[in-house]
Amino acid sequence: MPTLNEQEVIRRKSLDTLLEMGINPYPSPMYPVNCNSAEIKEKFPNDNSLFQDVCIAGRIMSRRIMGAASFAELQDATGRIQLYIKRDEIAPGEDKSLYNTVFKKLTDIGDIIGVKGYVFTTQMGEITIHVKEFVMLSKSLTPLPIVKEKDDKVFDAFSNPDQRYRQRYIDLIVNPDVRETFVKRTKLVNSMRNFLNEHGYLEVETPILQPLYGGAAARPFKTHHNTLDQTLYLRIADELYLKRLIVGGFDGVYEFSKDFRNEGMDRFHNPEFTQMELYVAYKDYEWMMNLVEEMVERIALDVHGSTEVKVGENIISFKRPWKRYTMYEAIEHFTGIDISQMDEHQLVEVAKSVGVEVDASMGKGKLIDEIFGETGEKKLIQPTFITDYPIEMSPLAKKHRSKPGLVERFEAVCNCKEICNAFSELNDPIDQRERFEAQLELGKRGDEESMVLDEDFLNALEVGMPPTSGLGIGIDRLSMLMTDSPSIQDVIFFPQMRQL
RNA sequence: GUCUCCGUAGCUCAGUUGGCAGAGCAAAUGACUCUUAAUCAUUGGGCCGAGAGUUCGAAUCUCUCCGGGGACACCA
Repeated sequence: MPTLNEQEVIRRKSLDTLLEMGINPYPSPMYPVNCNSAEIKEKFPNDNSLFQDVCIAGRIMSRRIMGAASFAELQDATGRIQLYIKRDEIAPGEDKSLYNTVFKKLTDIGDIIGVKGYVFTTQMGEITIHVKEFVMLSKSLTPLPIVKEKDDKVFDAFSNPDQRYRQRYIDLIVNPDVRETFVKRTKLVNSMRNFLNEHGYLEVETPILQPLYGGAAARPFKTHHNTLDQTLYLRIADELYLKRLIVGGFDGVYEFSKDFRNEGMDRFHNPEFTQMELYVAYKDYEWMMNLVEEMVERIALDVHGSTEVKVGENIISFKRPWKRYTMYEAIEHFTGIDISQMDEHQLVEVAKSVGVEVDASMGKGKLIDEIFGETGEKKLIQPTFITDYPIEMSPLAKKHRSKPGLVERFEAVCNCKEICNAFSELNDPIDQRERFEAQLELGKRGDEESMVLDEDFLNALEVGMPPTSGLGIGIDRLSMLMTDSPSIQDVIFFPQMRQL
């Protein structure tokens, strides 16, 4: 227990005084709340006869005491509403201690109270609850940061990121925008889930603890199961399990999955993050592009009521159709250089000229990918599909139907960041085995993110997987866009922090 | 991992060439029966992130460490 500061000592004394007065600061019985602050503010102006017998509960966020009458602000899950508390109303008899002592002395900002009364409008025009009864529901022992606001100017904002993320409960209490961001995130997920369900796809769950990790190129977290005495990995993707379900006969499955990657952390990466992966049988990547456009446009409408969303300095339009470039076209569009016929030597020269640090291990595919990363991706603000990636970078994607050396893959890029990744899934088991073996070679050369060979997954492909289109879409990244959040920490309630 | 900026009261922040530790809000005491960043008066509140060094003297300068932000690297 750390030593208490002055204010914490005073609050504990208030707690003791309440107990001495026979008042339980943490009562058990349910409190008969019958409305909330947003409902009152919405409906009362239209009909002043409503809310003449309200019972409402919440946290005290400010107090303005004027002798025998006081105003306070009560915050519940829907917002804030002003309270008017008059001494002779809440303590009509001789004993005024409920007002003079319990309310004025022993009640603090941060306490959770319940009030009963009626709603009226003050002379200043503020919708207010005239309190006739009030009761302590939970005494707060720690002073809250006091954030004040006037004319849209915020004073003393609780803004230290370290404290905000480590004590998100305080952040949520005092910063209403934070609550709003997370409500939007949930709306986004609901919208996506509804969309997928309406299309008849089945939401499923697959293992998080996996004996082999796969489906992406990343370093995993490693753990151990005691009874089995076996190493297990936290999943880096659920791709290989969902494809097994397609083999098993489902024709559309999806999962919202927490994935875990043991890699660097920054504004765009948290070690655990959420993806939605979707696999649909008998479709290809062209079909999937249309679905992504439709789904994301719908999400923007559900979250914002508009296809236009302000992100940083830009207005981003999610309205269909989005621009589509092949990777070669995108590079040519942004640099004027046509690399489609170039050999490795020529690509090295182009890469150097656009500022890519080239090293000997880079193959053609890696060079092309780096050139695009350096020239195209940084310029794509509006949602744009980039299609037809080099085969070396895409060991789970099907070879392109007509373009040698490429695969049928696309990413959607928006605000200079990848928001989804999809392909016509490789279902040729012979080809897939060769690709895995190429990955093993990379691993032997020291690539810590190369894929491991999953014999059971290959067996599933040998049993036979229908032609299938697959999609992975980053929920955190999409949430950042839809909520105009500059950091992934703003869309994850409890982002990973170094232990103190 | 590298570079860079930051860490002072419960919160937000000042702090001069190195010279007694400051403000606003919050808190305490008092006044005030329609206030709203309420107001007025009075008061208390600090391991200046931690440790070492330089110095007569360190919040301030130097080094190490801890925590955080940003950028880069990594993350197909």
